[in-house]
Amino acid sequence: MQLHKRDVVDAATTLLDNYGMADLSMRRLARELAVSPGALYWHFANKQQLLGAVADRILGSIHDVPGDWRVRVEAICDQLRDALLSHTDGAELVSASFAAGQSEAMTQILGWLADAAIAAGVDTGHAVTAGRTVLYYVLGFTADEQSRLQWDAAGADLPDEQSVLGADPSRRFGFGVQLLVDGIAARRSLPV
Amino acid sequence: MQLHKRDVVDAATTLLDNYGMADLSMRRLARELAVSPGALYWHFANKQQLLGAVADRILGSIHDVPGDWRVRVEAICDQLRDALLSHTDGAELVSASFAAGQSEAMTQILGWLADAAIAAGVDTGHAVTAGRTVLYYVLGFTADEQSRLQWDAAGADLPDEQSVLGADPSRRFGFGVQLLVDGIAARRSLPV
DNA sequence: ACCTGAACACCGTTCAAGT
DNA sequence: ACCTGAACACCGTTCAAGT
Repeated sequence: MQLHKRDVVDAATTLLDNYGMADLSMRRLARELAVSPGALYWHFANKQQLLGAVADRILGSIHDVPGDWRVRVEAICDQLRDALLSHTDGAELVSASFAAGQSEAMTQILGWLADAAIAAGVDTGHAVTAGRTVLYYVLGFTADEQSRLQWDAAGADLPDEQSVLGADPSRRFGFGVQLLVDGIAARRSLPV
Repeated sequence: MQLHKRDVVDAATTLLDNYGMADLSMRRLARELAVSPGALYWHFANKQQLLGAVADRILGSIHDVPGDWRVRVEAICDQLRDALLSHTDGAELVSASFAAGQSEAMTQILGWLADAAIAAGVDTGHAVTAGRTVLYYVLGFTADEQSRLQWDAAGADLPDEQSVLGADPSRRFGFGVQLLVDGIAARRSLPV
């Protein structure tokens, strides 16, 4: 039967979850779908575009919430981190797709964050930069967290840094989010 | 004559500057040095380690400065951005090396930023997170800026966004740095 | 419209064997 | 100690030709 974009993204996500980014190749994916590698290029212009579609799938359930701008920023950050952590190499894949401008979902999320920054009082010329700053943090922090998690899961048992102090990733993540929220609050332009 | 680590890093940097990351392969590098690909593996364990050495070369001239913690953070951010922008795909390469934990220079810079955060009054358990937050921003912002710059230089002439408002990368960069500095200032723990 | 088969031009890494 | 040669096991992408 026919191959649909949906099937390809499904198979790619499964491959990612089970084997990680290194094994998410066009050839491997084609083999899994029992088609020739060339078949994928009928549905996607190139690998980047396909990865963008996987990123959008990973981010599919993230939504903006009503309320105070601080609550909105915190909610978006938490949802984003959770979504990334629930797929092998999720942060790495979404980072790459965002950098390549291939994820519509990330563009939408950036819009929400810029919106929240405006609600906070940041001037429109800087709101997108504020939003990007938040995204760079969530992607960077989570990619780092995830690579350590996956290393540990692979039975590495590395010495847990200075233990105690730097513990609890969720709390450390929250600290960074608060730093950014306070920074946004401080960058509000004075009322005219 | 003999191949030294220095020669390899030199050639790799030249290759990067002239053709970008996509062409910085072990095989291409070996060809440029007129040795067999296997020869590189006598001097470097793998490609990641070699890229880490290139990253350290790119970041070689960055230094900490004396003075107020705000000045230190700003100076480090500016130096880092300048260093990244002065090599083709510099931000992408250093990002990858930092994520892989292969750049000693980045580890040192992170130390300086964490130090500055402590000087600002952030408690020691969160200082490294504060430092990482700054680094994620500089790397993310500069990678984005650089990819646009290189696209433009390749004769793309894309519509300049909403013009005027979002212009001047240096000013936008400074806005984000100030956001982070203010965020750090706000996260100082109350004196005991 | 959708896919195959085969090719093109590459990769990173390993390792016996040479000097 | 340092490097070659050759192999192993792959890549992403294109495109004539088929149905």
